[in-house]
Amino acid sequence: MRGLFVACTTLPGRYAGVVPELPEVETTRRGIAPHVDGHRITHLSVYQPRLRWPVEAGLAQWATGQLIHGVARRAKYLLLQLDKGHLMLHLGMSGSLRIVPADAPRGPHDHVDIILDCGQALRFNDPRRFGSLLRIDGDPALHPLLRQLAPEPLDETFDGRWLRRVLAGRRSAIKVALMNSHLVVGVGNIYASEALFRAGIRPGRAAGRLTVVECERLVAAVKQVLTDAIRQGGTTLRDYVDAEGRPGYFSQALQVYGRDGQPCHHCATPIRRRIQAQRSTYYCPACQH
DNA sequence: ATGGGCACCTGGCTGC
DNA sequence: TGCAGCCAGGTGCCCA
Repeated sequence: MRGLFVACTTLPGRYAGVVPELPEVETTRRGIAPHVDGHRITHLSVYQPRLRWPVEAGLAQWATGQLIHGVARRAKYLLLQLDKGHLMLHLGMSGSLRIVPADAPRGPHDHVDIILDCGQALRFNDPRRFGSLLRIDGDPALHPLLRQLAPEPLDETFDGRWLRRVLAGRRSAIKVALMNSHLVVGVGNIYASEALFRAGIRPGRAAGRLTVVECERLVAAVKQVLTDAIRQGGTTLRDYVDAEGRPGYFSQALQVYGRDGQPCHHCATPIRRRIQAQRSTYYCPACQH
């Protein structure tokens, strides 16, 4: 039996690669949860410990024998709730998780297998190894990587008022601020451009000079972009396959990302590309002010 | 406190 | 055809 692909997004052409943003991580969470909830970890195999941070030597022994009580998500981190703590997993820029038979042959870049008592394994693949696997002993919310994060973007506490307050006095470009996890969580490079387009705001505007109304529009756009992407199973730019094997189609909803030189879907003005904080930004010079 | 830049890594593409 | 070089991306960390 072929592995059950839970999440894998691939960008077209020169953007080939896997880019899990919040919708992809949430899609992964929903995909794996039914397969791991209530199962016991019989073994954890680390084939490549050199991820973003080295996988702790004692992790396998610690995890073995523990029951998985649930899968949560905070920002782009996945949290497997175990008896004695949590396993925190980040997909980085190219990571994916699959449910496979425990004895399925390993391919390149399969770095970790979490083997379950049902004979299946949760398999972590990550060509670029920007992902991570960490153990958390206490309250995950107090973990150094999580405690400074902004509210979840789909929570009610993330609203125009919050955004306006945290942006006050900031001189950095709004697009750069949007990708700062202390201010807004879950918006990566693709959705930052998309949200700003939907809100009609130029990516180069000073973050602290956005009006209340603009902050409200931007928050609404962030929520809409993320919600749409989750509904459609994550962005797929070529061969995303969800747990049921259906392709996802969010790429067709991308308005500006990767479209430099092509006509804006609204006004036909050519989409522009610029670099901000060493990252590509796409925008419509006519629709965004 | 804030912001800019770098590092980590690989596969795919470009251009010689 | 082969190969060197560039580029994409998330995000923690260092330094100004």
